[in-house]
Amino acid sequence: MKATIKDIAKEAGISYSAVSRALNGLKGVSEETRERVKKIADDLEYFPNAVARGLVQQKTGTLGLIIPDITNPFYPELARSVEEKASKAGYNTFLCNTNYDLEKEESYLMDLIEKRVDGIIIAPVSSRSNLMEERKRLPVPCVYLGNAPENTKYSYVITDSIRGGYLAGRTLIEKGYKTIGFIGGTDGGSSVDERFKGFQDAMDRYNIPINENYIRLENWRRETGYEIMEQMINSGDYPEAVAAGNDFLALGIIQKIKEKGLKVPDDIAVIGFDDIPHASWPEINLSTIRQPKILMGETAVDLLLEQIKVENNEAAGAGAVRVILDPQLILRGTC
Amino acid sequence: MKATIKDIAKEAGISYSAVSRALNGLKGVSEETRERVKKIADDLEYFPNAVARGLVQQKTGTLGLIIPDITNPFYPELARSVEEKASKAGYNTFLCNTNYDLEKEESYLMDLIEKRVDGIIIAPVSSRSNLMEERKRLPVPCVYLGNAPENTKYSYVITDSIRGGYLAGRTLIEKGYKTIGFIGGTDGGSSVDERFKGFQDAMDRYNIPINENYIRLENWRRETGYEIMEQMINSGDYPEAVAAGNDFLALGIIQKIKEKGLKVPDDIAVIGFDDIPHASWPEINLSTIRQPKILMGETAVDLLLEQIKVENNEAAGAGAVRVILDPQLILRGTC
DNA sequence: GACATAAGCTCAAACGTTTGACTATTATAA
DNA sequence: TTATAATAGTCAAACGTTTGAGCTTATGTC
Repeated sequence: MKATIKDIAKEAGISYSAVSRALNGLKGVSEETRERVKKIADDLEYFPNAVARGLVQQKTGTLGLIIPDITNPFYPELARSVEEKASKAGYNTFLCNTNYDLEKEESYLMDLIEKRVDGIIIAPVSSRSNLMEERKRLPVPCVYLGNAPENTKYSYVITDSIRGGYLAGRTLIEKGYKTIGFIGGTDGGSSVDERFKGFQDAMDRYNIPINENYIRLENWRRETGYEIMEQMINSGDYPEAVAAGNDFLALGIIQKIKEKGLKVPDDIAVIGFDDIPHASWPEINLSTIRQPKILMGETAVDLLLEQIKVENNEAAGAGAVRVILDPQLILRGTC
Repeated sequence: MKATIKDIAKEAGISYSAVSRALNGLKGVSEETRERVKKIADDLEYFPNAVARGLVQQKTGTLGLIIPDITNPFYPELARSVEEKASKAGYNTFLCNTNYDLEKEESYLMDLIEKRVDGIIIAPVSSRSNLMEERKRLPVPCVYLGNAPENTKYSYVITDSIRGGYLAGRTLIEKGYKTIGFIGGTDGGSSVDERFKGFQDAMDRYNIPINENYIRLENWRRETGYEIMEQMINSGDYPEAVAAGNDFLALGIIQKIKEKGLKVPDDIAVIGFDDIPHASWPEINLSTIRQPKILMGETAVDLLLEQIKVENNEAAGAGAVRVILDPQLILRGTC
């Protein structure tokens, strides 16, 4: 962390503003000086200080991305897509993993704001993460990804979860399963998750009764699926098919079913949600509802960059943009 | 991005240095003033500017972590462990994904330095990433994680790959397989990877001949395992068992074996390396060589924080520290 | 009543850049 | 030749903090 622009200036015998212009390719210096300056910078092993630059330019060239679970393969896919798109636009991405911890989510959000990232994409732990909603307005462009509070004032890009849940439910019904369960996460208390809502719609539509014993709304972790399935099977009362709130849960569910010596889909059929990469592996071969992950990530970045432009008065403000993408049914071997 | 410390000072009718002290819990202000200042800060929705603070304090409270593949579950595990440990020490972590692209690795490294992170942990694409070695010395503490150039001057924490490769080879030999292949990544040309070296050692030791047709050193991607296995099986000449350079490769290999209608381990046995979470799932049930991922991540952070202290003259410099952890054989169903 | 001490402040420099305004020199055009 | 414009530079303010030094006032000590 040694050499600064002033050291170069001294060495070159010119003012440090000239050095700045030389290094940044601005006009106002002769080609000759520019080369000389570059040479000196090289010799001195100069690294520009982005902190100082950020201070004067009032921007950092950095985006923040907050996700709840880096070990759920859905999120790395999302993260990669965001990161690559942002990278092409000249932004670095700060990836923050909250472990489904709302406090951590809030704390990361504050950190990112304090670090003055130019924008934040947040895949919230729960659409009830109202930390952003309670405040008047965060002093930085934000967009939700994958999940968003109902009446948010921020832009978001999500997959139509009601539709997805419906698709999952309908598929199981059409396959002829008579007793169907749902194991998913919940959004924190009052409102249940939309995937479940869509599932319910399908059940209603086809007049399939819902057995409360087969409905479990807890969280989104793989282990939870594993544990819930254990309880269900042990109780001796379990459904012919179950829709899982996400693939990770589904994998836990299937693992337990197999451990119990039962067969998928013959004894219990399963359908997931997300279409994580593993779902297509032959050992897994999970039927699921696909979320267009790459498109989601890229769209979120587009939306965010657009808002950043507005913030900088480089574009007209369009207000919050809501993008709802279509999920896709992927039929494989588990139902 | 509105209110600054000066706005608060004006509102409170005191100097802005007093405000700074009040907000940071330093002495030099009365409790009464402190409360008043906090109240005003709240009303003004003040967010401290970490960029400005970073400039004067010459530190950012941020670490950088560079990994080659966020979709290989090994790295998210590593990343989580690093992030959590760093978080406890009051640091945020910048996670950068290079996609096995050396140029991207270099570019991220520069970005992190320019952004003045307080330290960098790098899990290099290849131990031949000499970008750090060529330069005199990077102006920031660095430690390698998981992989490191042979004679590096930086600290590192790795798993004993030679030992791991040996374990993998020996295991297959002891299980009685007569023809054994190795499919792994390579480090870029001249030096082959240590995992392979360990494997070779085992073959030598037990006098098992190595058939060049069964040795393929390309890269670390799942798809590569898939493709190589396809070629091997199609050629009609394939080994009884194969050691994979990592689990991700192994999963691709197994997928292809099954697609070809062959059985694991009856027709071809497989052993992996890393012990990613999936390896233990019953559908996969992969035998493998475990790397102590959590310990690795945490140790890397420890080493880095130690170096940061040295940098700040808060501790005596101990020079580069080399930590080599033991791998562990995990026998499951694929061999 | 004098004097040290402490509390509660203010002042201004510093961090390393970028950038608008200005100056001096040189080249070009009329 | 003179006016005009372009080029190559300098100067200093600004970004939002932290922090050491200094100043004033009140408090306690003997």
